[in-house]
Amino acid sequence: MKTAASTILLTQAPEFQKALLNWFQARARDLPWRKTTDPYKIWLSEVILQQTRVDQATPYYLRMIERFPTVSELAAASLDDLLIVWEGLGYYSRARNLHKAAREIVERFQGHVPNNREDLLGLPGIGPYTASAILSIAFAQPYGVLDGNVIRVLSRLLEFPDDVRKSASRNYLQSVANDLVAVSAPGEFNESMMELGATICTPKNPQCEACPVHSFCEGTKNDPEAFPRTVKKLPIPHHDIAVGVLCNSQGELFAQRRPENGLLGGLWEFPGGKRESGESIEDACRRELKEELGIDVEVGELLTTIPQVYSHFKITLYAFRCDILSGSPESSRDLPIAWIAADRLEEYAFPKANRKLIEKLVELDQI
DNA sequence: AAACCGTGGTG
DNA sequence: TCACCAAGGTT
Repeated sequence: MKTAASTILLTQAPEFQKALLNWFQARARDLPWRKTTDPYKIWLSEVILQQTRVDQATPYYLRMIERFPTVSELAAASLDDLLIVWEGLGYYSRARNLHKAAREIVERFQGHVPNNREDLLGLPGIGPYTASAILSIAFAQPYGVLDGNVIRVLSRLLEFPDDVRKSASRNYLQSVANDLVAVSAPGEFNESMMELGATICTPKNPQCEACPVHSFCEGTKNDPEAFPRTVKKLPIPHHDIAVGVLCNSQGELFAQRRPENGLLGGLWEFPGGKRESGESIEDACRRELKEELGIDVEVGELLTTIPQVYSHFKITLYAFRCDILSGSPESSRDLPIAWIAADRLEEYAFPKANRKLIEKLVELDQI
């Protein structure tokens, strides 16, 4: 069931596609993944670009294709090798799924990225967007992509009235994207829709006067920022996190590896945990190190505090230098642990807040 | 369906 | 400062 607005747009699809593609061919940014049609590199770029800006993604993409030029080389690497390259990019499940998928592709598809939707969707980390992006860009198949850019572009073109976060809205806009994609150049069309959203049809202050398809968008050019419509999100909770910095007689720092699933999965970190209500931050530090590692510690100097925002909560990290009073640290959850020399800390993947702590320790001449 | 999952840029 | 959000996927 199409709205009147989408019917009008689809009726003009050939003209719309031509205007957009002409603009794209003249104005497209020169991005590294646009220099290849290797399905592996297209896949890699799309995974890196999930919820990630081009400027942040680019150096990671270049490092990844240099370090892992083929599916086979990615599959042969260890997860820790991959996480070292991925460190700082966030959403670490992408790295874990990429790694799993590479091994599946080697085993089941002889190292070739699948060229059909069913097989692609069966691989971890590949959802509707990424499958359509790979199929259209690497294999010239006419699937429309629906990312944040396309949602914004289409919702403005159509004056789409509903909350675009609802699944019914997504389904509808996806069907419009599929109907609108240029069959003769599906990959280029999809890239041009996203390019338009990223450079012209931006969330704030869109450049409507420079838009190649503004004549198809008569209704929203006066108030484009009213779209896409969304409900307000609730403020996210805050937690205080106590962290213990343990240093042994050889100057090595104690760290442990997080479980492979969940938040920051597979990364290394300094021990500690959440302060409970009514508890002091020093008490939290003592309690967490006792619970996690079975040691009694004296909580010493507060070395630094580090704020960090995650996707659905925020923290303030309080790092204390600690001395062991009794016991020897062993993981109560059977996680890998290590005493790491200062000059080998870069061989382990740490979350951003922990990496900031390491930099602070260097600054304070503590390591 | 809605919560979970990082980090950094932007206004 | 702070809300928003970026080439989304999984559970």
